[in-house]
Amino acid sequence: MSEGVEWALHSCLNLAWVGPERAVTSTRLAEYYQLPAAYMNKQLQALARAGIVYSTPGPGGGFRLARALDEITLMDVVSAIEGRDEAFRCTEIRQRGPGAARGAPGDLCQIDLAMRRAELAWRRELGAQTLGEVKASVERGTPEVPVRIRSWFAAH
Amino acid sequence: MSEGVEWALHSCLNLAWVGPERAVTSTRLAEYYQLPAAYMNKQLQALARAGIVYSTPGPGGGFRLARALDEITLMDVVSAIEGRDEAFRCTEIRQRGPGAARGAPGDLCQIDLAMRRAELAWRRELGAQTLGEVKASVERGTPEVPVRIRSWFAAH
DNA sequence: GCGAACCTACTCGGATATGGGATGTCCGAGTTCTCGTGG
DNA sequence: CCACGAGAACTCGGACATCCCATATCCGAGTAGGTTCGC
Repeated sequence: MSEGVEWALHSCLNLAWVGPERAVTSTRLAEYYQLPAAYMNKQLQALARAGIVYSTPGPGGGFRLARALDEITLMDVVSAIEGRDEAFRCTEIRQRGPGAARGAPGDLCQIDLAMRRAELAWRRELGAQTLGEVKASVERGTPEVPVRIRSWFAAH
Repeated sequence: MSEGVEWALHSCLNLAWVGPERAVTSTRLAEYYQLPAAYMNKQLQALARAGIVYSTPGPGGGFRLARALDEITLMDVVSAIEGRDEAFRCTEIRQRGPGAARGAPGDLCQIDLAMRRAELAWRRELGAQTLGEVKASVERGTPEVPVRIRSWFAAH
């Protein structure tokens, strides 16, 4: 899985802690984790295309969350960065070669079905977890994080 | 996900239908789906390393299943081909940069935890499905498949 | 006829190329703020 | 003092390189079976 997913998830939390008043530039978000700024920008663009954040250009511009963290699931972010196609892609090799199983329209590839079942469980779990819940967990375990992040981004 | 997973899964079913008496070469298994033989061989090697199949060299050699299909889960095959490390790899970027969260040993990355939960659901589902069940589903939907495959591999 | 040694053909196994996508970088279009100027 | 316009700086957005892994290929080590030779 792409490394950008991790960056995007953390950045969404940071944007939430900073608050909706100020926009944060991709440069600042990257600096906070010592990551390449231009590449971080690329990930944020993907989030913007997916409607998770929205961007404002020019001085004082940057990125803001497009909706509350409770309305953003892990699935949303993963889809935005990784794309929407499934990990296991059935190429129907059973219909190639000499023993090609032709004809029967209702005859699905059972291997594909089984793999889809597993991937569906993954997606269901990702869709059930909102970033709001993750944020709450972090604040429960380390209460000083919100203030620290908010003040750091305010100072820069 | 690697394309080899699909090849490996289908090949395991084919090996089961051929039966344990005869060993099947990687060339034949590849020909059946019009796939590159050398690369198919590579996937079967991975299955052999994982103990799912075992190989015999020389004339009359090839691959056989190492155990019954009911004892082989989808997870086993996926692990053999793709490797055992998780798809989402937490690089702990939160501990980098100016706002590094130092100290607290019990303080885990909540994002990592959430992603692991989802991936665990995926692995659980893969581990619950055996290739024996998949084979049964195929035979229920298309009863002629076992005979066709068995005879094709017998003729070649 | 029978046994053994050799030889051939075949198969796996790992070392070796190649291509596409993830990773990383750069510059232009557009906007906002600031500063200067004129009324 | 205020309004306005030009300029500059800043930001995103997408186009352009680079690197690594999945894909694909090839050849050598080892083995089983057949063949031939000797007894």
